[in-house]
Amino acid sequence: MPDPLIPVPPADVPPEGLAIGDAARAVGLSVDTLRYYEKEGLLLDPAPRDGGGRRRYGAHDLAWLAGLVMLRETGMSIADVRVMADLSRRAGTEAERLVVLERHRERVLAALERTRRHLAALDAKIASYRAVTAPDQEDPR
Amino acid sequence: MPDPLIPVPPADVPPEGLAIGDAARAVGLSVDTLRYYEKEGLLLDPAPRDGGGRRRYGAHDLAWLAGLVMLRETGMSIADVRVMADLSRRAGTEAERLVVLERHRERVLAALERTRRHLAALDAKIASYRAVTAPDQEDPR
DNA sequence: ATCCGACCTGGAGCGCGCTCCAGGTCAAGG
DNA sequence: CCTTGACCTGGAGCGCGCTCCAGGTCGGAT
Repeated sequence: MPDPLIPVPPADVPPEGLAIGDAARAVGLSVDTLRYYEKEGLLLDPAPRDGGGRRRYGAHDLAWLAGLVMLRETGMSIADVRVMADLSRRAGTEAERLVVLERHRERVLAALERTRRHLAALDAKIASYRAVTAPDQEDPR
Repeated sequence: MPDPLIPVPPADVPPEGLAIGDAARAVGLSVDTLRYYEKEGLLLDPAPRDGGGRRRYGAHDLAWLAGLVMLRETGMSIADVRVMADLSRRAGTEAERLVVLERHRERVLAALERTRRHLAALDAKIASYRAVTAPDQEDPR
């Protein structure tokens, strides 16, 4: 049983699992995106189906999805997420997963740093525009 | 004379300006991207040409480009950069530019915050994998 | 019984932001 | 003079990550 990327499920899940619409809302993705991710092999397993062939997302699936969203939101590509999923399906690959995650972490930190620097430049520009457009509140006397 | 988005030119520029290749290197874009940005109207003016019809980027142009890169790297869309460029071409639009920049700043801050939160989750996961794959260095006795 | 909305599949389409290509011009160095 | 390499244009192509569509099934409320 490969462990989820994130420890805690995002919501309390009924035993029969959530329908795709509810699951999508729970993790902040669209229904189409959920199906797309499944097609692309980003899930640990295709979501289990109920009697009528409809997907049912259990706590396990939702936890993985939450981790997936975390990776995507920090800018990991679909291809790299697939690598993580593939690794996570096989036992004994923990060290490799760690390597992937740590490399990703480095990239995230670098991106954060760049963004922070550019944000400072943005703030400077905003300040200069404020000075131009509102030369009133400046050093009131 | 619309002021540049960023006060300081990224390098010392000869009076005749830089050729597109050097300009690209200076601001960290590709030659194709520079031409693409010009086609898309993201520059204040099309880059001035020398006798042979080749582009020459002066300090002014490079300063604008540096600001453009700042906006792009903080995630502003091409369309919104174009809005900034259009505004910056017309005098008296300082307040509007400020609005655009401030809205953008809000989005950047929100993105930074989300990334920070997801980074924390990533760190937690990495820590848990470290515990699994290297249960040695833990509390050595 | 029937209606409605949520779900299903396979596959096409799309918006973004470049990136590359063909075919040509030009200028400087050997 | 000739070659080389950087530059030019217009336009096609592409990788990514969805998003949408047609045409159909299913289950619960009325």
